[in-house]
Amino acid sequence: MVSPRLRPRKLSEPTISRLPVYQRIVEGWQRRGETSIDSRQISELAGVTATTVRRDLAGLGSLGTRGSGYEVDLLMQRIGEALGHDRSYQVVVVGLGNLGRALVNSTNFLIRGAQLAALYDSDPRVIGTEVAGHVVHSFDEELVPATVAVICVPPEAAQAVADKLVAADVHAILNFAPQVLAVPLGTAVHYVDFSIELQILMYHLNNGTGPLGGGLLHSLGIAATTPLRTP
Amino acid sequence: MVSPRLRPRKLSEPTISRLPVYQRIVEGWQRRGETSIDSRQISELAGVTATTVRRDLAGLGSLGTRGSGYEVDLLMQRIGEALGHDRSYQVVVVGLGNLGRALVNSTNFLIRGAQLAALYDSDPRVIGTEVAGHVVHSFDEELVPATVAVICVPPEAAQAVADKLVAADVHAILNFAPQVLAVPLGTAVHYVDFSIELQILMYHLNNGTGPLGGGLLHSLGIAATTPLRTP
DNA sequence: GGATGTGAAGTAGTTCACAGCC
DNA sequence: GGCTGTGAACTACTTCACATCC
Repeated sequence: MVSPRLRPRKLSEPTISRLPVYQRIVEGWQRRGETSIDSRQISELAGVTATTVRRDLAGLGSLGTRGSGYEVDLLMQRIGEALGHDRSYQVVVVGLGNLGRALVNSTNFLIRGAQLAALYDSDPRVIGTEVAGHVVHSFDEELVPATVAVICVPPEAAQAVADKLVAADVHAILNFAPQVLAVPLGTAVHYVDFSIELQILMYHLNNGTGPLGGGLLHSLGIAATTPLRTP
Repeated sequence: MVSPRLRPRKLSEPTISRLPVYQRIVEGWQRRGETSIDSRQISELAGVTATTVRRDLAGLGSLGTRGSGYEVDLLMQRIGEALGHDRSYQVVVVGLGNLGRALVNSTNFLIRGAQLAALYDSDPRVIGTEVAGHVVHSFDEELVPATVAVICVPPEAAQAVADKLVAADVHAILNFAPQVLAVPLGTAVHYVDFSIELQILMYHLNNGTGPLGGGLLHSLGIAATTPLRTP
């Protein structure tokens, strides 16, 4: 049972995955000093139809102005709220090889509200060094409390890492290791797999026609988890 | 005569994005010496229903055996064929910061058929060094012919890189820079955005109910990887 | 005029239920 | 018995078309 939060009525999965894209577009507009944007402009940059943009945004409440579009500042704020950027999250990263470093150093990875709580690795040569201003701790230490953990270790180590995270009461995991994780009910795992995008791209190359006509953008993600019932 | 059977009929977008997941699962089974697998087993690991797995696989032709499931070797081969792993691709990577290095060093990024044709960077300190056994060239040089280009440069440099790639007749781009690219019709761009998965995960955390019931696996997008450690 | 927001229609994808084969 | 493959039912998402409001 969830406490009835007023604002966002349930958004569809495709909508949720498009909101971050819209937000990035609007952010760019904002940085260039634009004060408003309309659904067609967003749609062209996002590679979706204008109707889809309007429907997605309508789900956040009535925030457009008929005749003139959406106010950039308001849009940024509302999308941020819908995505939960107004809350704060403690993020831990496990594994600081190239990928972990790339993520931690990326200006783009940590959205507003997300704070790096700790970095962990198991390589003695890495432990104790600083990455992006944070000292890397041994994964053998007791873990700090965290909202989300990001796993960037080799696949054969991923399950053990997940087990320890679950034991430390982490309920959301973003897994970059190409390894299926077994976790108890109540823990959300999202998988990120670089090679999948490459494979999809190649499928379309081979099969000529595809959803790549040439639009501007195409992002994807998606996929839902099985709604398992509790025994 | 034997029917050529090369043309799997058009697969749906969701199916295409699930095939690489199935393949990874089956590969694991294969490595453990299993000889067959059934749709329920795949479905539990992939976090989808068994019916969905059967429908997806049925699209590749009739390759299961009623009563006993799918033969692991055959399944690997057919999924690989459907995804075009039996062809060969020349891949170039532009930008060898942490992310570019992570990709190139990953055992998992380059699927069968994909060959690293060249690495490019614009940093004089990086040009001439070796990464994963390949010398890094200056992006000012003439580009080698390539099927796919992977962009791992900072967002402000991404458009210029894309322009040069397009001029060099590259028609498929995998863009890791958080930057919308303008490309001519006929060029496919796929975007990979780390922060999007994180944001989706957080949305579900905030909104209690979501597709994170907890099951085994799920959600996919992109990426993956691993082994790290620069020499 | 010009854009949003939304019922209604259309399309794509998933799940059910079972026939067919091992 | 068990498990695949698939028509039929269902659900979700997208697109159309237009009433609505600035």
